[in-house]
Amino acid sequence: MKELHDPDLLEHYIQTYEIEPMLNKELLPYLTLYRYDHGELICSQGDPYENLFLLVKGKLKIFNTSPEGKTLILSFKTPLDVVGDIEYVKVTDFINTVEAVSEVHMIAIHHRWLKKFASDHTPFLKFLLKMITEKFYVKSSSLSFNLLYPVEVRFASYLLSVCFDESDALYSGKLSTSHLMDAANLIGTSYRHLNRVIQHLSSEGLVERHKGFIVVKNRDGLSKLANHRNIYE
Amino acid sequence: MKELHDPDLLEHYIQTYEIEPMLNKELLPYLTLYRYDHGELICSQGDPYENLFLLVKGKLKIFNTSPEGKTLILSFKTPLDVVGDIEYVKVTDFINTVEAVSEVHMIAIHHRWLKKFASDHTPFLKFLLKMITEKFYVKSSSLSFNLLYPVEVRFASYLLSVCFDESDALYSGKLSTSHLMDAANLIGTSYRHLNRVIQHLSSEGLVERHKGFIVVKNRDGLSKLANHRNIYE
DNA sequence: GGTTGGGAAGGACATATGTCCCAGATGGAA
DNA sequence: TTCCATCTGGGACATATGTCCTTCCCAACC
Repeated sequence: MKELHDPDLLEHYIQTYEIEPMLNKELLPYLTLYRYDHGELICSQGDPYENLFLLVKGKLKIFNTSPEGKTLILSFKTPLDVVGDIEYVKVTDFINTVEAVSEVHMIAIHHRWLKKFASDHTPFLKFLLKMITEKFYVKSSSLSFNLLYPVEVRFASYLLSVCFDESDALYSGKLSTSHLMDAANLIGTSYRHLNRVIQHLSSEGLVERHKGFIVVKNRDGLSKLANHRNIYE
Repeated sequence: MKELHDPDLLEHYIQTYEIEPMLNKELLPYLTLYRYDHGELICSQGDPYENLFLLVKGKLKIFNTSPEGKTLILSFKTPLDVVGDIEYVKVTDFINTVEAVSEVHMIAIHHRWLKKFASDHTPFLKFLLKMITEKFYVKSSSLSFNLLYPVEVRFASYLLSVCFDESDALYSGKLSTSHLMDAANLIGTSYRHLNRVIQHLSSEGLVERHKGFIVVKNRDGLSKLANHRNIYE
C-alpha cells in the first residue's frame, strides 16, 4: 500500500466518477488516494473500521473465511464501487477481507470526517442508499440462484459474466485455469467438482479445454443452460 | 384487504414504533392503515409499485416463484419492517410476493407522496439506509451459510430461530408439521429431504417426532450443530 | 361401518457434490 | 540431465440431495 500524492490524478478520478456532487464540499480536503499492488490486502475481516474506500481503478476480490477455514468469495468489484459502506452504517469492524486483484487505486475517507461532514448530507445518503440497495438486490438474486440451481448452471452463468468482459487479462471467451480455484470459491463448490462440471460441459461441446485456459465454444448454449441469468454481473 | 379508518390505532402504531420522527411532517396526513387476513396477498411479483408499506402488526412471508415453478421463501418479517423499500429506491415493480401469515396491519404510503415529501428528508433516508443495510447483511450471511453448510445444519439453525420465539402459534420448542413445507422452501431444499434430515436428527436424540409437530429435545446440541449461528433470525 | 380424499412419512433409485489421494506435466534449481 | 516442488486434472468412494411413487393415517362424508 502506498499513498499517492498526486492531486491531479485524484481530481481526475473525482471528475470521471462524478464523486464531488455526492460529497460535502468540506470533505474534499480529507480525501486520500492510495495504491495497492496485485495480491495486497486492503483490509481483513475483523480489522477495526477506519476508512470508507471508493474504488476508482482496478479490480477487487471480496472474500471471507469460515471458522472451518473454507474460503468463500462474495464478489468482485470494479469502479465505481464502495468498500466499507456496510461497516459505516452498522458501525462495526470489517466483515470481510478485501484483496487487490490487479493494481488498484482507492480514495479513502476517514470515518472521523465522514461523521463530521457527511452523516446528514443528502446526496451522500442517497448515494449510499443506491449502492447498498443494488448490492442487496444482487445478493438476494444470487442467494435464490444458488439455492435453486446446481453448480453446472451457476458456472455457466459465471462463465458468461466473466469471459465476455473488457476487463483485464481475460481474453474474450477464455478463462485462465489459474482462475478456476477462484471460480469454485465464488460459486461455493470444490475445485474437484468444478473440474467435473467442466468435463461435462466439454463433452456437450459448450466449452473446450486447452492448456492453460478454457474457451467458450457455444455461448448461446451456455446462456440457455444458465436460464439467461447473469448473476455474477 | 380492508382499509381501517381508525385514527387512534394509527396514532398508536406511530407512537409505538416511533414512526413520526423519520417521516416528513407533511406526509402524516397521507398514511393509510390496512388490514390483511391470514393467507391474503399484499402484493405479487411483477405488480406495479405503488405503496411503501410499514408492517406494524402480524407476520409476513416473502417468497418468490422461479420460472420452473419452485417456491423459495426469502424471509419472514415481523414489526417493525418495511415492504417495498428496494422497489422504492430502484424504481421497479414488485420483485417478490408478500403474504400475510397471521392477521396483519400495515401502514401504506403512496409513492407519489413519498417522492414529493420524503425523497430528500434526511431522517427518512437514514431509516431506509439502516433497514436495507441490515437486510443486506442478513442476506449476505445467509448466502454464505447456505453455500457452506448442508441442510442438516441449516435446519438446526432454523429450528432454533423459529421455535424459541414468542411469536404466534409456535409453542416453545415445537414446530408444527404443517410448517415443514415452509421450512423446506426457506432452507431451499425438498420436503422429502427435510424429512430425511429430521429422521437423522431424531436418531441422534436432538429432536423428537410427535403427531402433528416436532419437539426440540436438545437445544444445546442443535446449537452446536448449527455452529451457534442464527441465520433465520 | 365402509368409502374416499388429502396430508404426512418414507422407500427406492438417480443425481449432485465433497473428500482424499494419485498421476502426469511443467519449470526451475542443483 | 536429473531431481524436486508445484500446478493441474482426474479416479474412487462416501455423502448430500432430488424425484417419483407408495403406504399409512385420519377425518369427513355417505
